[in-house]
Amino acid sequence: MANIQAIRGTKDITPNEIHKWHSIEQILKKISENYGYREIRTPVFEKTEVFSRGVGAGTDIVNKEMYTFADRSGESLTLRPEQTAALVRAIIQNNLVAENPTARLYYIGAYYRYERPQKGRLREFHQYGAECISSPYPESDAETISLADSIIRELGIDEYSLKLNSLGNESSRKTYLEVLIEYLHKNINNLSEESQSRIGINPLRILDSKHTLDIEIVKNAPNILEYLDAESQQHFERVCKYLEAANIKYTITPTLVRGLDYYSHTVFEFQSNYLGSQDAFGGGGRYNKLFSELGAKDTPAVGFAMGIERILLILDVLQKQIDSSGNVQAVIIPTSNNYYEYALRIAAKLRNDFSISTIIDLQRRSLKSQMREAGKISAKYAIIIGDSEFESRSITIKYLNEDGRQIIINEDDLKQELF
RNA sequence: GCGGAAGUAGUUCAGCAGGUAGAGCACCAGAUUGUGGCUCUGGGUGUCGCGGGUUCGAGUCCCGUCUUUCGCCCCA
Repeated sequence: MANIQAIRGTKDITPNEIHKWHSIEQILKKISENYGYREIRTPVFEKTEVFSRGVGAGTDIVNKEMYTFADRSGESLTLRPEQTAALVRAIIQNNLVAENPTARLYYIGAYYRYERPQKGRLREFHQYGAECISSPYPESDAETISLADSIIRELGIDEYSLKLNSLGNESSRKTYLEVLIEYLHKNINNLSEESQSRIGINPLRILDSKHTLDIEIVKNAPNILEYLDAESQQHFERVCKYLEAANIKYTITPTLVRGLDYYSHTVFEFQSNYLGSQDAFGGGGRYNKLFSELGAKDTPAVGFAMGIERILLILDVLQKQIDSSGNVQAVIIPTSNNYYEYALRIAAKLRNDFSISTIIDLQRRSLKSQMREAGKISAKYAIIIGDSEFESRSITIKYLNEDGRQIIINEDDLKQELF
């Protein structure tokens, strides 16, 4: 019988790697708060309609990637495949834009998509994201991109590209779609099979295809940026200006479209060469229609998300060493099983009175082995309890540095200064 | 969901004309009975992913399955 394994596409985060997560989370929290963003947490599951209406019924995420199930009452629930739609639901429900017109929010959590796993693509994965709610102005687009950029730099990722595009507002996108569809129909015989069938469903996505046939056709396809109306164009120009002012490099990429229906105006993606096929480690854009899609009054918003596992992959390639020093300071070493009672009392004293993280060997090993262990985990002190110490109610403190100095001290004379 | 590759010790990997497994690192124990890091000695810690088939005999060949991985799709 084989051992039980974790679900396909899921991973354990073991104590050996948890420090990487901690330090990333710390950076995310710090930079977010520097920008005035506050954390929000929502449930991992929602009514299915939050996502089917929010993310969009025509998207792959909704059509083939959601973990959807009926609960015992028969209600259709879904494990969140992304945060934005659920976050908007929470904002509406808690009326978070009532107190202050601008809500700046960030989140870190686990998300679920039923996809074929690959490097950097898991069924349970973790995202950080930030959303700026209630400003229709390009300043807020620039603010969120700038926040993302600050985080990436703080993480130590200096080699990446930021792709930027505008999908325009509803009316300019509609105009463009008509022109695009006409063009694609004209060249339908030269498109890949997949793209041929996609014309009617989601023609914008063809622009993003990696198929060689499609790439040829897309080269000469009408450029979405040329179809922006005055309002959309002005918005996009301002965003670009602000980014330049913030010294953030970007590449305008008219073929950048995103797989979620709720985007309009600005869309962007952060890409790295170190990720192989899954080269985007962050992305987002403006979603002015999402609130009304979920039944609230129109509220403009912009935001982005980053994949934490993908960031870890990049940091691994860059060999960014994240400090992993263990936190055990003292190892108590009794040389006889009879001294454990005394040893435990000393341990309690160290932990409670002096706040020193302390362990006692639980394998009843030899003094030599226990000393080895203490050295291996880089403990600062070895507390030895041998025959003479036990009899005189004292302990030997050996300082595990280079000179290895050691002192014998009575239990009652233990002082904070010794550590 | 589609196509290709792989799965051997904690880990990185070797093994193959089919004869029940090996190396480095890690780990454990010891170096004349109370002291870590360096060194030396000793120890293999494994249901060779799982199930079935062929065979006297399978890690090695065949089939299935699970998982990982590369590409597609999609996205973080």
